[in-house]
Amino acid sequence: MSGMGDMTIKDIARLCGVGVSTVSRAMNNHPDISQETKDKIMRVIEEHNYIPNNSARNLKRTESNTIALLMKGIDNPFFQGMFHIFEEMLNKSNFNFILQKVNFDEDEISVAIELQKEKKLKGIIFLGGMIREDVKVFELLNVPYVLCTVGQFGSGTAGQMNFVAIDDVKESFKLVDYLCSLGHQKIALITSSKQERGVGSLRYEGYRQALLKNGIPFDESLVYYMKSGIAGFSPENGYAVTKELLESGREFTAVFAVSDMLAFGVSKALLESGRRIPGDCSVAGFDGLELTQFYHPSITTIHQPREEMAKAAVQMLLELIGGNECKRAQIFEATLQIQESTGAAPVT
Amino acid sequence: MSGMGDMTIKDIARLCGVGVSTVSRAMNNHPDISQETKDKIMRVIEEHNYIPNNSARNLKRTESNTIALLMKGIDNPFFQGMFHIFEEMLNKSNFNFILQKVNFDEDEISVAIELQKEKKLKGIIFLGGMIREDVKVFELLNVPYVLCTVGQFGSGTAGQMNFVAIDDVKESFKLVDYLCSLGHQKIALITSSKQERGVGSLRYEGYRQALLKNGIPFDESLVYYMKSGIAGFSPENGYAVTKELLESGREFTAVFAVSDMLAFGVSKALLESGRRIPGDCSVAGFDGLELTQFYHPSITTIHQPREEMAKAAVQMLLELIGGNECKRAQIFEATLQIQESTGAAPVT
DNA sequence: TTGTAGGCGTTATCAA
DNA sequence: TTGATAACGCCTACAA
Repeated sequence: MSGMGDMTIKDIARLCGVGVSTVSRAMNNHPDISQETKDKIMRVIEEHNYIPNNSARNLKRTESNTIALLMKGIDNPFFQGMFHIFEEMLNKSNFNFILQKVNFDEDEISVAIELQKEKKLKGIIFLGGMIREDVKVFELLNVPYVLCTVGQFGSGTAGQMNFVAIDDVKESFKLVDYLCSLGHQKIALITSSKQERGVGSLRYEGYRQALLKNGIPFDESLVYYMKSGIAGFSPENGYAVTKELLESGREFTAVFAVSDMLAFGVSKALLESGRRIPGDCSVAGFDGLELTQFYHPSITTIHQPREEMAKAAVQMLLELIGGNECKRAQIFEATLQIQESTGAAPVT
Repeated sequence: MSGMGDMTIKDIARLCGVGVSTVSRAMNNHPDISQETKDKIMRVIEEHNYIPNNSARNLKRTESNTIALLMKGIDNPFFQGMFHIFEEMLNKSNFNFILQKVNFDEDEISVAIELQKEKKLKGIIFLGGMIREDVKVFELLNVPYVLCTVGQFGSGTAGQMNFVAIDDVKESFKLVDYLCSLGHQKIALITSSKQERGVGSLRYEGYRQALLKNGIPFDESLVYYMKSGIAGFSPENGYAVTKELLESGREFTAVFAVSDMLAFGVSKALLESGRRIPGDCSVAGFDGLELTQFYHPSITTIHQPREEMAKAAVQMLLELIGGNECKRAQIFEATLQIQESTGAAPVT
């Protein structure tokens, strides 16, 4: 509890018999210092475990080479594989990379401004979360930024922002259209509650459009919403909802859950009830998590090119930082990943 | 890109026609200020979207009420469910909570000291990672800290540290002993490479002890190590290793993978090969991820009481901060969670 | 109740 | 090649 972590640059200077600026020069690899004094100083620093105070540094510094990743939903498994991409790319470009989590009840813009002032950021990547009603507030940021898989675009605001995303409506359509092509007519949907504007409602829309295109009447009684007492987009939730679906006695030959995690729970509930997948009922998820391949049966899903999206986000940000205007919006094509969980609708 | 995020407290003071200290008082809810001036100031702050600079604040501040969670392995699914526990408990206790990721090649102690100086931390929780050879370096920290599920204890150092963990050897023993009780004699093990000192080697040790106790000769050819080209403790790795195991033609009636994620891959490889689980082969994992319940078959595992461990870590830290010495080491009991993937060894 | 001034630990500018 | 010294933006005695 004591320690001597309260050393300052002055202490080091005194210990070395030099001025503080010389110590600073040594630490920051300035050229105008003799190798001899530098060595001596570094040795003393080492011996005394001196670590400079970042608050003071950041305060004084006029700029840094730090890029921040602001992440809403730190425990979203969809984001897992993206970390190391951000990290590797930014390190390769000689940027520091800091991760800042944003709570769901927090305003990411405020967090961004605060952090940008504190760390003199060079750029910001927003990951997850939702776009705000008023796009204007983004103008308060005075560093380049990119939105990566941030929800709810399209309502005219899209053109004004730099972002990387997929077209949720279209991809959802693609998946449901595929289910229809297998002969499914009664496709249950599990999505987020109606009020929430987010991927849930977009994928819902794709579902509706696919039914329409295939001439299948929309049946609201086949639309199920995640339960609010349970974590959203979780296998627990998918399981609970599917139990309810099964108990309702409604007929269905396929279930589309708007996330892979949900789909795991859906599958378990179906298999437990004695149904075979896809023999009796097909199941499909959304996101393309690696884990879908290891479920048994492996689960058909829409695979978002996460790595490429992460790369594109970094790339876009670096170009913006470099002063190059670049494509402002980048919509990625996701791929229908057909696996074992979907098959022809059972004949009745 | 312009924005006016470069406002300072002086600007606000000037705009309001007051001194900077008055602005400071308004922002920090000091009592010695008239409601009238306070309102005016807050309005101006609001209007101009002024956000104070944290570096300056931290620099000046002599203490904060911030607790940091230093996390090694940010994408470890085992840690997912622990976040909100930390968050809720710390917020309830009126502490700020910041998350700091630590890279695998970074020294968590250095990161801790740096952060502690920068933010004037009140306490630190280390999550994941390994204890360093020299416990001495911890003395450089001058704030209370707790280690939570940090690997490799027992070698005499344990008594000196505040930590929360499980006894990996014992729990692993428990699981393998259970497999033996089902009649399994040829139990394959999938663990981390021999050099790595971590949970892998501890659980390996438990495996050996259980075989010994049950009078089963240890067969090194049944011990498999994760492949180094693939992410560790991942389903991909479990899958690849199991493929190799299958191709080797060796006989086995059960597989113990030292993490649940591995076990998913193991199961998939077995099922794909036409084997039934647990009819032809039992499978067991380790950690107790919720997802094990939703696999089909659900996977027998050792369930670590993650929530309770997180709570205990916070509790311990709060007591240390409060000045109360408390139990220095808290080893939690994990539970053998028997699910569908394990059954009697097949008769030959 | 309010304003002035000094200092938190750095870095950068300027002389020496 | 070095060493004083003035900022950086904020908080907090202290004085008014």
